[in-house]
Amino acid sequence: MNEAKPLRVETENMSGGDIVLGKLDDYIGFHLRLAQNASFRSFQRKTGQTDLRPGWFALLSLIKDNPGITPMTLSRASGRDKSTLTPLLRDMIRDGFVEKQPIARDRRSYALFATPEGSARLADLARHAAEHDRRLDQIVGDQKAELLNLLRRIAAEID
Amino acid sequence: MNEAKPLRVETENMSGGDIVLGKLDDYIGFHLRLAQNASFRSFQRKTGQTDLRPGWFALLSLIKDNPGITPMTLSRASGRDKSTLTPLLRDMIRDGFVEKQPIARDRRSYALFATPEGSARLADLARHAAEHDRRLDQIVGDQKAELLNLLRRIAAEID
DNA sequence: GAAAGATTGTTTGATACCAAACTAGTTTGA
DNA sequence: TCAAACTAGTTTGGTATCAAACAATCTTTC
Repeated sequence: MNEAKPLRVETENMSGGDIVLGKLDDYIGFHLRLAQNASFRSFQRKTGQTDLRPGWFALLSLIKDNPGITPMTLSRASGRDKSTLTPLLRDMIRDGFVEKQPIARDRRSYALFATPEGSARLADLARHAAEHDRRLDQIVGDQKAELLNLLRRIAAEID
Repeated sequence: MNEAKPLRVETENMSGGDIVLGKLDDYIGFHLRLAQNASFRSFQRKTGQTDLRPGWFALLSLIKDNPGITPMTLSRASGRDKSTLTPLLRDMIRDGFVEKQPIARDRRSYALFATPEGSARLADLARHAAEHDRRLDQIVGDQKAELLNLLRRIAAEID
């Protein structure tokens, strides 16, 4: 147990002492959230200038690399629920970054393609994304492979 | 570059082939999001039964371990923006899990305490949280220390 | 001791996300 | 062949999160 050496951060509370993180400090889930949040916020700030929303990056990138992909497949590839994609795709189509085409053999679905405009903006955003991830690479140093492996395993195996 | 061996997942797109993740697959940020999302969803499902919302766990835990903590300090300790806390604390107080007391020397702020009720529910939720994190521990195995270290560094150093 | 600046908490307006229920098509199996 | 089961996408309702702008209150500085 960690009762012997209570873990603290440097912020202070009103009783004058430091903050006790307690059990929380041993929780992978807690630190996963902190890291992801910090990383996402940073990414958002870095890409705030462009007219492509940060949330669009992964989607547009996947559409570009997989022309004709359907929303359902995109949902699985991007790890987001299909219902999350609906409004995002609507806006990306409205703004002319993505086009949809009907699929003959399945009239429920449709195929997605990046427009030239979309590809251009993606390149823009990709520069910022690469910069951001380079920063992450610096932080993790030579442990990147292990980290990616662990993150992939968590995403795949947690239920 | 990863052009030599395009990385794929087992889902299929309409053109018949597998999904190409492309550059995305090398991005720490992307996998961080996937892992965090999967983990959070799982935690949410596991704690869905209790009448304490999953988002309350870290906060209540911190309040319990740091009696008299203020919202601002709580914000820093939990890694959430102060404006995120406002409605959460309001609800936790309304539901009787947390109490607030005025602070004499600073009338802008207030001190937070877990009620006995709150402590009891926290114990409940902590059981589920521990179970969930045990699952994460299993997945990462003996690399837990490195993982926590990397996540802490990311949270601390990214800007 | 008062004006200027900093900090605390709240409000408001966005984005991101999920899950359940629904609609409209497609597939299966008796 | 056609009803039942399944699947794709949308809608609706809920949580979580930030950032900017604001009011109230402290703190600093001259």
